[in-house]
Amino acid sequence: MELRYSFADIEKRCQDQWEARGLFKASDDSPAQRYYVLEMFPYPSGRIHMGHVRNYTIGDVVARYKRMLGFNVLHPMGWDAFGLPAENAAIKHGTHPARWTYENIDYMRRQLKRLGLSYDWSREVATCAPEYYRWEQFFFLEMYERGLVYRKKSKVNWCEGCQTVLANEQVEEGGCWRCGGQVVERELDGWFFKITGYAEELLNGCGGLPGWPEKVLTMQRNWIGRSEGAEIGFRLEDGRKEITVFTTRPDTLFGVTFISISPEHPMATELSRDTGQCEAVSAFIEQCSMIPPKERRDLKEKKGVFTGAFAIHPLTGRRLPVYVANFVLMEYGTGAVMAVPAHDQRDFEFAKEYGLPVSVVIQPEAMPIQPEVMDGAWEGRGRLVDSGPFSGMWSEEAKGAITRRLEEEGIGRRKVTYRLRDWGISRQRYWGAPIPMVYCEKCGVAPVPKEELPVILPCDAQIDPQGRSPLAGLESFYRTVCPKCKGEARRETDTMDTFVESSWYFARYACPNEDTKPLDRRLVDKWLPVDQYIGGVEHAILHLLYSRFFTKVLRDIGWLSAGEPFKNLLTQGMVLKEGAKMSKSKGNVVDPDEMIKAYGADTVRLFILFAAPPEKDLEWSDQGIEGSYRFLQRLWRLVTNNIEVLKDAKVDRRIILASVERLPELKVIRQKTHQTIARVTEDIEKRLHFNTAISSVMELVNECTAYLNRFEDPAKMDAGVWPVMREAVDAALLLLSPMVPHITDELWRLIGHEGHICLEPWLKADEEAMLSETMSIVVQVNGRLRGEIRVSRDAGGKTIESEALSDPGVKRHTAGKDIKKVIHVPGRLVNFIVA
RNA sequence: GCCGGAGUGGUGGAACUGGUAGACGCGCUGGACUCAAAAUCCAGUAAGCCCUGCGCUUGUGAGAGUUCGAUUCUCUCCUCCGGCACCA
Repeated sequence: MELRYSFADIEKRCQDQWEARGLFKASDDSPAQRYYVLEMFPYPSGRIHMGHVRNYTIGDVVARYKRMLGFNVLHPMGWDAFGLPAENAAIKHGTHPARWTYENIDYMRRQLKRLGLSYDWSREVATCAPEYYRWEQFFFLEMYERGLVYRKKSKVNWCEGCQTVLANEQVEEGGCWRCGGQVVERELDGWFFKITGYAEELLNGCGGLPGWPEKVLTMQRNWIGRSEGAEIGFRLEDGRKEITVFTTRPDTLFGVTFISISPEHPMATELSRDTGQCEAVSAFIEQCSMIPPKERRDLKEKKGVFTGAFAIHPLTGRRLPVYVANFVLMEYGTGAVMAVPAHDQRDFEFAKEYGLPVSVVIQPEAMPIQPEVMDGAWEGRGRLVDSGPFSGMWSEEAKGAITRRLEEEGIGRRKVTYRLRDWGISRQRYWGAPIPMVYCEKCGVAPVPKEELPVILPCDAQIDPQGRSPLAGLESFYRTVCPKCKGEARRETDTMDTFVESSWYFARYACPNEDTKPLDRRLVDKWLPVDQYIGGVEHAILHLLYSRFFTKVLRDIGWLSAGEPFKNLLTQGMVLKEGAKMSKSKGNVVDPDEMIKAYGADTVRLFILFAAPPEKDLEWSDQGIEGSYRFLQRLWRLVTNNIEVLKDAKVDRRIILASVERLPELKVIRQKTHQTIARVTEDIEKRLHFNTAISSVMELVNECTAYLNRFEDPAKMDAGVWPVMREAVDAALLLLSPMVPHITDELWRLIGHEGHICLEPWLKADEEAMLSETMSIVVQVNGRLRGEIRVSRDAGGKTIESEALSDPGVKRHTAGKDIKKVIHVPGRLVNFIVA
């Protein structure tokens, strides 16, 4: 009787049993070594997409594999549930964001369960739940107490589409990271996290993350953008004030011929007062401010205007005209630079444009440069000239020497500057965690007392179709009393950036139900850091940098010990269709539900793991998934067509060894079995390359099938076949079980085992079984392949070489020629060099 | 411009520290089974060459180099992808 592979029934049954038996619960007390595998939790947008399927399947294989190795595995899932799409849906469909979000969560949770993912669902968190964001508000207050949160009015990135502020990290190519909409500048009050206070540690920490892709580390390093240099004060001619500049090239100090300041520099207008340049300066500043930030970045032309003021060179006393220049950024350094046209390309271009002097102070070793014939700045190293007492020094050496001199004279100091800026977290939106602050006329800004947390996000707010913050207009929310004077006060109506929630959720999974404090340190320290984190590379800076920052803050406050949240990071590639990212507008979306319905979750998982290594982009292929389905059916038939004999076969080492002695073909199969165990283990353990792991199991299954197909009548087969086959099949099932958990679970039972395959220990290859008596040696003549010989494993060099020489192909090419040299790589090849 | 990563058959992708290039899958071709088809099974499948055979030549983006031997190491260049970009 044929047993059909009815994946739908099998998968449903397995999933129900796993859940009923609580197989994937992580134990807080188990003495077994712990392993924490985590995938980036999804935003509950409505449905799971193929990117999620890929992400979560990869994580699931790791989780299941580690469990079989005996680890106590934590593999949780949750929802990044605050965010703008919920509000947009509310406007469009009239459903409340909360309802929309929770309905999506319910739907997506069912989708994930249908994939057979081995999560500990008892630890599920949703960040929009007060039980979660309450502790986020708590952290906010603790950070406030420590000066890590502050409020300031500043120029911010305002997204017209989302009607809210964005952090610097959230602006991509001048547009919004989420909606791609235009980003404009606005002057706004907002709360900031002092991430710059951790710049140095975040940067240094990159060196201690060998388990992260180099690419991500480089991106973070670039984003933090550390530069070492000096701050130098240039006194103005009239002696009243000073302009402070930042430079990374104090060695070029003697080559300064003018000073450039940003149009936004507070002294810009002031300097031009009473100089006759006042109007020109104001006009220029006005002109610069008109250009939107998006266009400003493309503008390469250097423009500026003389302020009429002069500064005095601190060491030479030279008069230096002060210019307002469009390329000087107020946000970086001090907003003012000392211009050294000979040794800075931008200053060079500016100097040429406005006829300012170029004075060379660094001479490159190769050929001397002269200002008159230069067509660009010399930015390399060299020897100092015309630099007073420092002349003759190497530029590298002069950096320190000149800085020390400035420090002695009290004119300047060593200074490290970062590109990284503080993280603005205020969002003028409804669907987010309220910022627990109160404004009082009398007392000013006051934190909400911790005992009063959470500040609940009210559910009766009216969502404004214009996209304005509903909380600002909701009196029942914002009217409150001042915690200090008990007088009338107003609540903060901005909510927190949703990246705040995702910056610590991985810690909350350790103690998701803790309701007296944010984290249970004992449990958090048991589980953190995450051993393997998996997600898209699009968060290389955003989420991953914020999480690292938060971890360090929580460590310093005393909530956990880990210095870094994620020990190993895998950034998985995208799922493409026809070479492009799947999107509704392109109409190339493949729906996971449909695929599961048509082929089953195992086939979908198998294809997605097989089609490409995880870090590379994956091209979806309808024929490819057919191929995966065919393989599973072949596996199914291999077991079910021989079910009775396989069931009766004993996997007994002595019986197997006896069979193998008698039938050499079986020895090959047994050898293959153990080679496959070794190969799969290595592929998963060392590189998480499931594609090659799967292909080697395919080879094993193919070999078994091919062997059995050779017999027309199975009854005629030697009984010794079955123990060896049984060993091979058991191995194939065990090795595949983390990847295709349902079919292997079913076959495991059918073949006569008790219990679930995922509870079985991982296999260890038998080294001895992997060896064969003979080995094949490739023979080359002059580096070209001319033959192949089989020799006994313990054959000596002489025997192999004479054997190789007698190979007909080799003979043909060596006949009548002198052998000049023999290269013999033991176990691999022999190469004869002939004249 | 700077910093990463990648270029391998018709196609997705293999090749561990330099040692048989193209594993495995898809597609395609032929055959078996079938009245026929699907499914399945078997065989073949880098290109070119006299296909006379298990024969020869070329071939991992292009060009050079190191080596007995290079997809792998070095240099130059080209293309694509990603990141940063007037950061002083």
